[in-house]
Amino acid sequence: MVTIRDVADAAGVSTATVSRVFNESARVDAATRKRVVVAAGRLNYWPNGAARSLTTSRSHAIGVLLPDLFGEFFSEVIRGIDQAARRERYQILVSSSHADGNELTAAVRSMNGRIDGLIAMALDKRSAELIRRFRQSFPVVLMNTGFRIRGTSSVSIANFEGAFDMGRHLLKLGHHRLAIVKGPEGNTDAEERLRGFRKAIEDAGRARVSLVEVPGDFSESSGYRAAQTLLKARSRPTAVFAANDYMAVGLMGAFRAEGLRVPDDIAVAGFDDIGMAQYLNPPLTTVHVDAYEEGGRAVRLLLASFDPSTKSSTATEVLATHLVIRRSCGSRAPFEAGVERRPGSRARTTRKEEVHR
Amino acid sequence: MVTIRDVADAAGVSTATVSRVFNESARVDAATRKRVVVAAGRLNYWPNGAARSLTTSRSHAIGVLLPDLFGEFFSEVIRGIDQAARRERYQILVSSSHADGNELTAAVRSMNGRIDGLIAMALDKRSAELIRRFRQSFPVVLMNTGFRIRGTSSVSIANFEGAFDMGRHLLKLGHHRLAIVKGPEGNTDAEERLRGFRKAIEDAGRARVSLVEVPGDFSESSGYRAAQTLLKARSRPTAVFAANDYMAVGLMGAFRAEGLRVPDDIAVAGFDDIGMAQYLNPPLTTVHVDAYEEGGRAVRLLLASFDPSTKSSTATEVLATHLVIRRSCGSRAPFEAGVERRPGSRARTTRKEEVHR
DNA sequence: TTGTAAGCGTTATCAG
DNA sequence: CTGATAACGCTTACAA
Repeated sequence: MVTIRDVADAAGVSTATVSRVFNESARVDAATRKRVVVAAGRLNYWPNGAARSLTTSRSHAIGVLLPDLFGEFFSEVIRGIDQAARRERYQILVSSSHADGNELTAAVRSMNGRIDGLIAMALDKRSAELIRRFRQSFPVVLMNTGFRIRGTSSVSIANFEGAFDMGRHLLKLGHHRLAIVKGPEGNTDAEERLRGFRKAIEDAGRARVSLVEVPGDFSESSGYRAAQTLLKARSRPTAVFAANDYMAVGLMGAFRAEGLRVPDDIAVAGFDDIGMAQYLNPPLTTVHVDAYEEGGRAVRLLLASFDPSTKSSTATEVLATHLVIRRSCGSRAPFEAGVERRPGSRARTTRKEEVHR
Repeated sequence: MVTIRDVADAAGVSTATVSRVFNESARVDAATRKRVVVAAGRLNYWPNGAARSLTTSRSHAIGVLLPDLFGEFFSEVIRGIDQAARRERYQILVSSSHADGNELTAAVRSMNGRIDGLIAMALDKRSAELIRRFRQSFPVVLMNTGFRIRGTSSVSIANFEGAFDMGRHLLKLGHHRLAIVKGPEGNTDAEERLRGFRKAIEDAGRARVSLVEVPGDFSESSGYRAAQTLLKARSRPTAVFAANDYMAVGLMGAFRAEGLRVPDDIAVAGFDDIGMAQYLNPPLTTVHVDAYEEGGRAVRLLLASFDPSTKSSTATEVLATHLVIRRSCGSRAPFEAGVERRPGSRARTTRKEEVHR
C-alpha cells in the first residue's frame, strides 16, 4: 500500500504538504504542488479513507437502512439517494433486510465510525426506540416511518391522501362493492393507504358501500392470491384497490386467468405508479409517487443536519401524490401512453420546519 | 463520542482488555469480561469502524459499482449481494451511475481504504484498463462485463445461449419475419443477446428468415418507441424479441394501443424473467435469469479471493439461463401462472477454475 | 510556504 | 490473564 509518507519522500516534502495538496486546505507553492502531484500520480497514490475519517471524524458517507421489501419503488429511492449523495461527494453504505431489532442494531452498530448520518426507511413502530438511541451517535432522517422523533427530520409520502383520492375516484365511477388488498403488517405506507381508502368509503356513507379487506405483502404473487380469495366470495367486488402496483399486476393476471376482463368485469387500481404502469394491459390507474425525488430529499435533509448553521432545524416533508387515471378502472381516460398525468385535488407536498432552541 | 478508553476506565481495565473482549481474540477472565461488557453496555459503546480498519487494514466492506441502468434486475442483484455479504458480516458501499471513466475513477478512489474488494458490474470495454489498475489496490470481481482480466474472477449470464434458444423457439413456431429490440450500446448483456439471436437465425438459413434490428436502451419507453418504428415499416414482423422484459412490456403496450393483439397479430418475447412477467397480459415468454443468485455468487467469489489459501485461484462463472414459455408468443403453454418453468436445452451453469502459479 | 509532531480510536506485540 | 505501548495513515495546530 502506498501511503502519504511514500509520496512525501518521493516529492522531497513533508507529509503535511502532501496532505495540503490533496485537500487544498492551504496555499502551497505552485512548484511544490507540481512535484507532489507528479509523485502521487506516479505512485498511484490516493488517501486512505479510514485514516482520513479517523483524524477528521468525518467519513463523508451516509448509511442507508432499507426494509426487507424490494422492487422498483426501493430501487428508485436508492437511485435518488445515490444521485443526491454523489452530487455532494458522499458515499452510501447500505444495509437491508433486518429480521428483527437485534439485526437492525447490529447493522447500525457496525456502521459506527463509517458514516456521518443515517437514512432509515420504512421501519415499524417497534424500532422507534432503537433509532432514538442511534440518534445520539449521528443525525438520522426517517423515511416512510409512521413515527416521528423530536429533533429528527423525516420524509414520507402522502399515502393517506392518495388512497383517499383513489377511494373517491372509484366511488365516483359508481362502484359500491369495493375491495382492498392490504400491504404487509407493520408497514406504515400500507397502513396509511388502508386508512385513507377506508376514510373515503366512510365519508360516502357506509350503508351504501361495502369494503372487503384482503391481506397482501406488496408482492405480485400476493396480489394473485388475493384475487383468488376475492373470486371465491359469494358477492364479488366490482373494484379492487391494491396497496401497490405490483399487487395490482398480480390481481390483473389472476382475473385474466379466470376469464374476467379488466375493467369491464372488474376494475383494478394500484399505488406507486411504477414505470411500467402505463404500458400494462390495460394501463393501470394508480397513485403517482416520486420515489426518486423522495430519496433525494432524504439526503438533502440529512446533509442539512450536518451543517452547524442549520443544525437545530428539523423538517417534516410529505411528498404529494396524485391520481393517475388510466384504463384499468374503466374511466374514459386518454388511450395513449405517456400523456395521462394530472395533479391530484388534495395532496400537496408539505414542509414543516421547526427550529429548536 | 465514547471510546474504548472510556470503557476501559469505567471497567478498571486497559484498553487492550476491552479490545480483547470485543474481538474475542484472546482469553479473558470471566469476571473481567463481565465488567467490560457491563461498562460498555452502560456507556453504549461500540468500536469505531474507521479506527478498526486503520489498524487491521481490513474494512469488512465491499464496494459495488453499479451501472447507470436500474430496474428490477439490478435491484435483485443488489439484494443478492447484500444478503450474501451480510451472512459473512460484510457491509456494502455502493456507487452507481458513472457518466465516464473519470467519474468511475473518482468513485473507486474514494473507496480506497474503506473496502476490501470490489464488485464491478456491467462496465463497457473502455473501462477494462481502469479496473486493471484498481486491481492493484484490492481484489475485484467482474459482473456482466464483456472482458476478462487475468487473475480476476467473473460472473456473468448465459446471454448468448438464452437469446439463441429464444431465436430457435420463435423459428420453430414458424416465424419468418423477426425483429429484435436491442439494448444500450456498449452493454455486454445487450450485445451478447443480439449475437445469440442473430446466430439462431443464421443457423436457420438466412434466405428464409428476415431480421430487423431496432435500437433500444432497456427502458419500457424505448420498447414503446421501438414498436412504433416497427409498425411504420412496410412489412411488419410477426415476432419481436426484446433484449429485456421492460422493453417487452413497452412493446406490448404499444401494440395494444395500435389495436394489435399479442400474440395473435404479433408475438413478443423478452429476457430476464422479472417477477411480473408471469402476471402480464398476456404472460410473457422470456428467458429466465437468476439475478439474485448472480449477486450472491459475485460476493462469494470476492470473499474467496480474500482467503489466502484460495487466493491465487480464479473462477469464471456463467449462470445458466432457460426459456420460459408463456403465452406472449402464442405457443400452447400452460395457462396457470407460476408453474411454467422448464430447464433450457443448452445453457448450463458453468464454472471454470484456474489456479495460477 | 513548509515542517514537526501530536493525536484520532483501535489492534497487536511483547512483557509481566 | 492483563497491561504498556507502538503502530496504522492521515490531518492540523503550532513553529519556523
